[in-house]
Amino acid sequence: MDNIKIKKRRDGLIENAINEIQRGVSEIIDLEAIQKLLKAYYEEGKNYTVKVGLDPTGADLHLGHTVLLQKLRAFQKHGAIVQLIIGDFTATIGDPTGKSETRKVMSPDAIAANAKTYQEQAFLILDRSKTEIYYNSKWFEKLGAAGIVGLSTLFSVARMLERDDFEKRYKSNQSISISEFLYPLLQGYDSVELKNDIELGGTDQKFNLLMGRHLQRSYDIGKEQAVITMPILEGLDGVAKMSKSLDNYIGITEDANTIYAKILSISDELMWRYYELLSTKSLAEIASIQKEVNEGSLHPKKAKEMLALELTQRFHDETSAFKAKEEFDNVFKSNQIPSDVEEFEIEGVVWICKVLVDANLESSTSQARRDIIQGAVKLNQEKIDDVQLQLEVGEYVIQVGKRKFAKIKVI
RNA sequence: GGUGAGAUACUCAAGUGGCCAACGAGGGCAGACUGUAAAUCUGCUGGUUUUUACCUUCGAAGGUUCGAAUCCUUCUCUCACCA
Repeated sequence: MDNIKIKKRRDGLIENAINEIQRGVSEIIDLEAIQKLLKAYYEEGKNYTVKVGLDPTGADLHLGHTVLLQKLRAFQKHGAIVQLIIGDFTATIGDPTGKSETRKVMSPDAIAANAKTYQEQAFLILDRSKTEIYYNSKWFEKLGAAGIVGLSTLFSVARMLERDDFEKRYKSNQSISISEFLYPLLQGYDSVELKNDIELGGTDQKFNLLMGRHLQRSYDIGKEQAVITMPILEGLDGVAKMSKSLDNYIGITEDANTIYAKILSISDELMWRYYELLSTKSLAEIASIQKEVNEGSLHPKKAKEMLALELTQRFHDETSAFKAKEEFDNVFKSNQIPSDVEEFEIEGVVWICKVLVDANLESSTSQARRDIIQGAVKLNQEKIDDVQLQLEVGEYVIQVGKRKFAKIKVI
């Protein structure tokens, strides 16, 4: 009798875990294998490993990275040990994924520095006690030239060229270096060394992830990793993928006000995407919010506020999230001045355009001049139109556009 | 190794002796409208308090010319065709 109860409870847990794992993923290859791993964990307490390679080319993490990290966190809740690979060796080659041109290589120092900040930030989400960190130079240095040649016999050029980005570049006569062919092989070889059960990555990594599966089979290590791909999160513009270089990102170490404000600036359409991929609300809950918005009983802005509060809270805390909301409402609804405006002291009577540049509100006096002419500059809440204006001794609040402020003290 | 084509601002891309700080598109910034949304419309988009002016910029360095992004020479890099 008791045994049956326990079994039922356990089955529920497993089902739960599987649902949580499947949420928001783009594709799962070998779901069955994952089910078996979860079952083994819940029935026999056996752990399993999930490998993820991190990109040591960019240091600061943004919300796009958290899609992957949150999935890893979910795995950790269900018995997974996460194997974080720092591709210090592979980074010297540069991942060709999605690139339309040959990628430049990185210096070891830069890689080490990036890997360090990456870890610090990743542990804001990941459970450190269930995470192992590996540097792949450890085994590649041992592998040597003979090993790499051996590795490269396991995959054909024709199959390599099946890959989308390679095919495009090949057909349009752009250069592909041999080292770029090596990259997926090396990344896949990490899986041979680690003997991991699952590998996680973005959809753009699918080819590389499958390579790991292929190589585990070729090296006959007794298992083939399951592969899970996660969708790539769009950036603030709603089109391109979130990335620092496109400046359409929300960094997880940014302050509460910034995170909140950035989320509120996304389009309504994009909001649902963020809900799906970033919120921890259940899919049913999200669907009901969406229904209310469609029916008109909930203002889309309210829905966006909820999302912004949730995400701001995740990287800060409840109080600062609500403060950020208050601040935002003050500044943009009631046209008040933000509370944490930067202050500058300037000596002597100065030309307004120079002040704008000195206060980092404008990049050049020419730009400042243009903005004044266009009516984008306010002095103490009053629009100004005189490019030649001189600031006398006193205190001023200057605003450029909607969101750039500074306090100026002329002495 | 041989032959040919090309390198223009954040990106793509016009311009082949003066009318070029350089058409156009995208992006970005700003204004109007809003919910700091989105969409739309409009303006701006090298620098400089001489702002109907001046200075620097069309891969790099030289040269021709009253005058060069545009012509010549050398160099660097990219691509194509042949081997």
